[in-house]
Amino acid sequence: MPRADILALFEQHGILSTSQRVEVAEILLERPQHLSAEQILEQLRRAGSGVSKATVYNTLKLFDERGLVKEVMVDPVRKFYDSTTHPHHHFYNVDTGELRDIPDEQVRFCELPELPDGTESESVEVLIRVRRRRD
Amino acid sequence: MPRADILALFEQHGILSTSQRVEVAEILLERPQHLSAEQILEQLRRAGSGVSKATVYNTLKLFDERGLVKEVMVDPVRKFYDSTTHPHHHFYNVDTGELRDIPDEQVRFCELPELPDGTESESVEVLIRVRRRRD
DNA sequence: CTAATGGTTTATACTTTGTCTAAATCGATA
DNA sequence: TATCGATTTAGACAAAGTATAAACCATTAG
Repeated sequence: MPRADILALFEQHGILSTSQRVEVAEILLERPQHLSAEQILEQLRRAGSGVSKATVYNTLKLFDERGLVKEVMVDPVRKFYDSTTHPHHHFYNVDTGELRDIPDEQVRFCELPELPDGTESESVEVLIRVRRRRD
Repeated sequence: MPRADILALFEQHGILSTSQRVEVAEILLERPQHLSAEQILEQLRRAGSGVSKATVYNTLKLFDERGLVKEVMVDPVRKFYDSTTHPHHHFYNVDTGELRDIPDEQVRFCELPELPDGTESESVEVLIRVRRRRD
C-alpha cells in the first residue's frame, strides 16, 4: 500500500501520523491478513526498525479503536489484527493455526435467530474450523 | 446435575474420577454456561473447597481434550469453557460481555464455501455480535 | 500388612502476552 | 530558541496459563 494511501487512511480515521505508526500500518495493511502484535514486531525487527514493543502494542490498540483494523478472536492466547475491516468470515485451521478469509458472498443464511430484546446486530460472523484430513 | 450423571460422563469420556474433577464438573456442568478457569476457582473457594489453581486449569484442559466441555473463544485474554459441547452458536453482547447460546436449529445456511484442499470441517460456528440498541 | 506402582494433586517457578509508568523525545509553533 | 502537547520508549508490572518436581493416594503384589 502506497504511503499516500496510508496517510489518507490515518486522516480518515483520525489518527495522527508518526513514522512508527506508518511502519506498523505498512506491514499490516500490505495485504488482507491476520497478524499478532508479536509477528508485526518481529517483521519490524527483521527490517531493521527500532520501533519498541510498547509502541507496536499501543499502535495496534489505537488502530483497532479507530476502526482502521479489526481485532479477531481466533486464538485463546494472542490477539490477532485483521487488515480487512468489512464483515467477512474465516476458515481456521486448528492444526496449523492458519486463518483464511472467506468472502462475504460465499456464505448465505436461510434462517437466523431473532436478536435479544433491546439489541441490534453489529456483525454476523462465521468461523469454520477445519483440520488436516486424515483418511 | 446428579453425581451419578457426572460419573457416567467421566466414564463415557475416558476420564478417571477424582474428587477434584467431580467438584469442577459439578460447577461447570450445572447448567448451560460459559465460565473461565478463574471463575470456577473462585466458586470453589467460596464453597470452601481446597482444590488448587493448577488442578482447576489441568482439569479444564483435560475436559476439553476429552470433549466433555468446549473451549470457546470470545475473550482474547481469558479462555472460557462451554458446558454445551454439541455444535451451536452464540450471541455476544459487546457492551455487557454477555455470551448467550443460539440453538443450532435457529441457524440455517443456504450456501457455504468449499473447504480448503486437504482439510475437513471440524465445526461451523456463527457469532452474532450485538450491542445495546441506541435509537 | 507393607511395599511398590501409576496416576493425580499441589506449590511454586516460570513463560507469554499485554499494560502501565515515568522519563526522554519529537515536532510544531511562538 | 523556548515551550507545549503528544508520542515513544525502556523497563516494571500484571494476568493467565504451563511446567516441574515433590507429595499424595488408591490399588495391587508380595
